[in-house]
Amino acid sequence: MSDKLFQQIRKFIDLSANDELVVNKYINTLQLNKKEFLLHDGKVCNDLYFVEKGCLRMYFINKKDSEQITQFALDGWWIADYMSFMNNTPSNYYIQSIEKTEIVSISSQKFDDLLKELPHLEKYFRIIMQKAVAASQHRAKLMYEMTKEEFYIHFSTSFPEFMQRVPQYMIASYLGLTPEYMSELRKKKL
Amino acid sequence: MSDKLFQQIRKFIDLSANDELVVNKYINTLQLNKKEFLLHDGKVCNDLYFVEKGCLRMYFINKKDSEQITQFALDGWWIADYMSFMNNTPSNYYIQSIEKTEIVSISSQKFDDLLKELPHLEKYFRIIMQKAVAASQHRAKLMYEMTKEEFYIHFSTSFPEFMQRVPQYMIASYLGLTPEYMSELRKKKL
DNA sequence: TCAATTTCTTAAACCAGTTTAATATTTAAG
DNA sequence: CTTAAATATTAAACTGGTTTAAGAAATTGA
Repeated sequence: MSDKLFQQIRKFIDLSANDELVVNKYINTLQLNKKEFLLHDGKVCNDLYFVEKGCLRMYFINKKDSEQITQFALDGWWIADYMSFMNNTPSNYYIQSIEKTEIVSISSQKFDDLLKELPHLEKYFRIIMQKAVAASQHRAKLMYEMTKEEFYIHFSTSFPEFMQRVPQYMIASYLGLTPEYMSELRKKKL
Repeated sequence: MSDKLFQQIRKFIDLSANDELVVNKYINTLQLNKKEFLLHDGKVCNDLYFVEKGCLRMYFINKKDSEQITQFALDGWWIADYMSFMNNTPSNYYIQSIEKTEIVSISSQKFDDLLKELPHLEKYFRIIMQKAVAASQHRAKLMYEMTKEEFYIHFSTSFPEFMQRVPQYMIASYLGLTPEYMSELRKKKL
């Protein structure tokens, strides 16, 4: 249920059995069917979400009325619209499950309360956020440096399983390609 | 000297006068002339940098042997190659001053020591990192959504002073434009 | 002050990737 | 099992932005 979360926390800080009980007071576990929404455009992103098992996507509706995916989240990953979460402002994003998914969520208020009750958890969240910044710096570098074809090749080489698991048009969206161009690149690659 | 840093910290947490003395034990203040380097490709990014006054840029050398800027840092901003900092691996980036700049730096080791001695500082750094993630999510959204022309207009409208302060070719680099195209857009805009 | 270097501008030829418009294949629902 | 809906493929016309190649203007250093 929240095994993966506690496992991950213990990679960075000590967490006693009693601490674990405290954390459980504040978090929520959820089972999602495919295509269930956690967040809608126009609503405040009031929770942080941790994926225990499954896959989420975060997307917005662009000017041409189509879905533009900016992020996926797999097992062990946190996901949220952090701007909305921190400023309590309406989000421009949707967060939706791509398949059956188990998550842990914690609301903004409970997050504050938890960190007051267990301040050493601040270190875990600081590290997680640092890793997220590192990952986004890395991704920005790739996007500046590579053509879209190169980025596709890099991505499909790095995450072959993911490529099978998620609809191709979603991967195209995430990579900033049209589905048509993606088909062309797939053909080329064989 | 580190006024801006302490000012910023106090926006998020309480920091006593004594705490401030402790922090001063761990940090380093530096004056940089224009074009001085803080980080070279191939070296480990062993410090976090905070800009008290001035402007830094972070860039890498791309496949065509030209400089690709991925980030600027102005007064009140932290900057580092976080992947290199956290993993103690050689960086692919340079960090350089664009003008005379005052910074505060803290090495990886001292960062750990400081947080052990003043654990409530973890909250400050967690918040700063969350804000950085929020900013990178926002920027990714803009880049997916806007043409380069639109992005240029958005940026020059949002940061008119910055546009005057920094060489145009650097802004072009950061926006992912060629200097030639940028000239064209500037002409169009008049 | 002058020469060297850097930065900015100009414009035509070029192209990575998109748009448009189907068609084919696969998946989901009843 | 059949139909509807969703996903993937195909290809030609199109375009936002780059490359190439100067020349002009501004800044820097001695």
